[in-house]
Amino acid sequence: MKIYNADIAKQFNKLADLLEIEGQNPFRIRAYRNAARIISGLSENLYDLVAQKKDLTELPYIGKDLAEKIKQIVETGELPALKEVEKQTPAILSQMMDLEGLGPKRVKLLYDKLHIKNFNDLKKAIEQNKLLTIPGFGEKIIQKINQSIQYSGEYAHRFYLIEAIPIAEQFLKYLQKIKNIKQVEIAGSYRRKKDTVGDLDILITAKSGVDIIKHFVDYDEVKDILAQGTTRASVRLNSGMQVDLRVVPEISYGAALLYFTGSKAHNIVLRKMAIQQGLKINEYGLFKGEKRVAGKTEQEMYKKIGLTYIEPELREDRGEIEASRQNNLPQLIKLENIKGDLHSHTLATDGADTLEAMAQAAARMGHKYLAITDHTQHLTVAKGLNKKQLFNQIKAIDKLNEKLKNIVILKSSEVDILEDGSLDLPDDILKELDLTVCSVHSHFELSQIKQTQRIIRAMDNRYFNILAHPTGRLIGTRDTYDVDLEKIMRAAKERNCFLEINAQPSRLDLNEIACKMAKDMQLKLAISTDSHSTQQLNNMQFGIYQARRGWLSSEDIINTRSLSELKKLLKR
DNA sequence: GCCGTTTTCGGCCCGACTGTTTTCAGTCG
Repeated sequence: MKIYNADIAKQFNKLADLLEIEGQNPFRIRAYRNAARIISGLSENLYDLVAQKKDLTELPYIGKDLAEKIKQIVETGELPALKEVEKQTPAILSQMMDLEGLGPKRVKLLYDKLHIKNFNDLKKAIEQNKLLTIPGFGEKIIQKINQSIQYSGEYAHRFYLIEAIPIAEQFLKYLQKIKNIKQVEIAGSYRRKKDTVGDLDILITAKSGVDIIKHFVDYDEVKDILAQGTTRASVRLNSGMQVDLRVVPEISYGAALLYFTGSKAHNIVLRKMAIQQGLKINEYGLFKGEKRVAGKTEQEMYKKIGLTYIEPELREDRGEIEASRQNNLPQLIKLENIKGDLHSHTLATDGADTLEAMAQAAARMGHKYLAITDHTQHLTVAKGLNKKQLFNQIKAIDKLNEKLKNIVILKSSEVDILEDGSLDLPDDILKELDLTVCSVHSHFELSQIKQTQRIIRAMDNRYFNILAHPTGRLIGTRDTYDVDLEKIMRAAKERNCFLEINAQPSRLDLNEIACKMAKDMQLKLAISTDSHSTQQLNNMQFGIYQARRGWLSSEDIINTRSLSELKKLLKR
């Protein structure tokens, strides 16, 4: 059985939870969590690294002991240390730590005193008023826990970034009406442009927080107030979104923005760096003893500890701090670098708009080219074009191109990759196209070896250009299919093919880690919207965010090129 | 359990809010 990095990270996190419940050394617990975080952000599979006998202690936060434990998991699928701990402390207890108000100490108390192991036990005990007998459990905490059990069913999900944006902007508009506030900003993973957002972190600068907090919790959409103090507050909205507010003085704006934007891992490294220099970072500034030496802007915070400014999308402790120290950060791609879109559909297949409507909409966005990539015949999930129908579309595009002034429609197709790796259209029609976008829509269940071979075999076709949504993930609903991405990337580079960053907010496939892996291999990518309507052409922005999180620059992306340069790149 | 530009031992990020306390532990971000 092949073990994935995510499985290894999960085992370490679980071990950390259980050790925490047992009250073990907090620093040892942190070591496991650090390792889990690093592992889930790796671009290479630990499974492969172990097979190649690589020295795992070269990875940050992985020492001799953890390297050995990783090896155990890879080779046996199990972590003996975890099994050992589970004898004393059942693994299921870790799920109770997900509840609001329940940390390791209270979980342990519940288990020791009442043998409560899971949500069901907990619900029963609350109904029977048993919790009040435990020291430290009062009415309010019990109510909070009870509510959290309800929420865990209703709201146990993160929001796609595209869902979070309107919620955030509406709230922002409301907050901006407050008198005497200087700045309002949304920080957190929203500002780092993660593909999903768990909650919103809002930062406001003002002299005093009390009135602002009052206004904040009075918002129409607030369903519950979770916490309310003089400088911070926390609410749950009707949409299920949790929103945290923090009010700081203007002089601390940069420090607070840095602190509130995170990621937590990034902040911890910055704070350690400060300590080494005899300084201290908190959300109010950078301090030398009692004296504030920076705090008003993020730029000065970074500068004072010897770093160049780091864009929010990069703040994940994945090498950005070292790169900043060496003044070696990439110049990240921007939306305005994009010259065209290489993946879109019309109502000839499963799109909503006509060829011409799509073209006009793309032209209005400033695109110089748009590839129409309607599906092919064997696709079962949507109707597709056969050879003759595609031929007719080609003629229609030629005719339309004569009429269009500001944009060129590229003749293309989203060609289905069949189970054996052959393409769903014959070469004599593929050669009439400007480019092809090829993708897997079936047989997701193939073994890694077969799936990888299937895709590489498809790339062997000289008319293959771009592999669309390369891993097939649907965020929160479907995992990637089992594929050796590194091998595919290498094969693509050898054959002068490209991979896509699919900008659909529910796909964002490749993810940021794969993007960075491609960059490290010097494999170029396309950022494409896979639009099924004119409206969706605007989703390009989400692909850009993802690319930025993957350290990509304009030169790493093929559709930042002019049409003539693009055509040269596509030749194989 | 990891790590090292004072270190191979002795550190390990920092502050706010809540509730149950009677001066603070637990939780959270």
